[in-house]
Amino acid sequence: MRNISPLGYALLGLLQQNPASGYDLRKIFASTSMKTYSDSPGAIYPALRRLEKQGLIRGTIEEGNGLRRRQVFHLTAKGLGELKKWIRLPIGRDDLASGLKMVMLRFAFSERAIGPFASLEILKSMETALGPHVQDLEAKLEEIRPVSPTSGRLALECGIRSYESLLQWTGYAISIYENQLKGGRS
Amino acid sequence: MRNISPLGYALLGLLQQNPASGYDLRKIFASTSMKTYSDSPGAIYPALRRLEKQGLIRGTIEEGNGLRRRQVFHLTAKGLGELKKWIRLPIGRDDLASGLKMVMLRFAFSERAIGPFASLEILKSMETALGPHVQDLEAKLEEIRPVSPTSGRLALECGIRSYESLLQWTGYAISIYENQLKGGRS
DNA sequence: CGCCCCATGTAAGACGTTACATGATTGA
DNA sequence: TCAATCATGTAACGTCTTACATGGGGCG
Repeated sequence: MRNISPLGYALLGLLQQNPASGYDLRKIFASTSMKTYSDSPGAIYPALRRLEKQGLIRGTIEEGNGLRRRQVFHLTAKGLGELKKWIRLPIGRDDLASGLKMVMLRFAFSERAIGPFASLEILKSMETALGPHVQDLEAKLEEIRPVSPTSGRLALECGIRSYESLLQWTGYAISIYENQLKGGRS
Repeated sequence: MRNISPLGYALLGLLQQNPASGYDLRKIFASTSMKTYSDSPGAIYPALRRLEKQGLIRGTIEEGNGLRRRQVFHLTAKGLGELKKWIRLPIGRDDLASGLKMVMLRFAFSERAIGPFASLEILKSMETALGPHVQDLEAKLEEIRPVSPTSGRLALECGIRSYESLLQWTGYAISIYENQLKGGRS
């Protein structure tokens, strides 16, 4: 079986939350800050058909409602399995370096798809991966300091700061989940 | 004339700093935190040839040094013009939403390619674009708070925090440039 | 009737990934 | 001589972007 594109995972996650048509999904992408995963029909409809061909989602044509034919997709058991498997992948250094988008997407979907314990797991593995990563970047900063122009150095500092802020966020998010899981519901 | 891919701009920026061969560029990508712009020969060599076909770079074969033939590329005047034009593009909201990578790349190259005033310009336009963007995200947070699971809300909060940290960084970077430009050199 | 929104799609083209191929040189 | 490194490339494949096509329905 072929693998699933980033857009494919975004679609799986959204369909796990609610069955929806291609048009609905497009609107969700366009309205929320998920435009990054493409909001064009030329990407979404083919992606949906790929997922259907892989047996991860199934579309049922909904007609007779007066409107034009509309195909509503929902996750299959296999699709839910793939989604869970993807969410539970361990988080390594490369996941941090290659943009946080996919990691955050996994985290965002984790609670509904698996449960709060899975969300907590993701946060903890992010936290442990972040420390060494920040240290590496700081070493690189010292390395380029003599040879790089100010703007190059500042750009790297910007990256370091953003990972530090991410680290703070993980701490905050972990404490929220631990309170929620230990104590009562909010 | 066709437009230039992200990888193309990364190559132009690196070649403006120093002439280099495809192999050199690959090593730079692999060693620094620029792996995001692909480190595979199947991407770099075709990209270089596209740039050459557009007249933005020119490669000179360097032979007789004992090693195997090596093609060293350098920027043409036209290439430098394109690079400057790209760096000077105004920064809008979409640039922030669609990942900071390209913006930071433009900033990192700005000082060598144009000068510190251009770097300062970029920082200032980032600063003015960031305020409204953060406010938008905060509005969206209030909107989804009742309907979204904790993990979805936290993911959005993470994005907001990262933009806030970016805003702090712009202030810091602006002050550095202003000192450098007003006062003496560091 | 004309226009805009719903809802789905297709076709062409550009780009990157993966994997493989090639050949020359250096060092063990 | 064998392996590793230097240095360049190619071919297949998948995916996204852009732009266009289609047709029903509501509305002025």
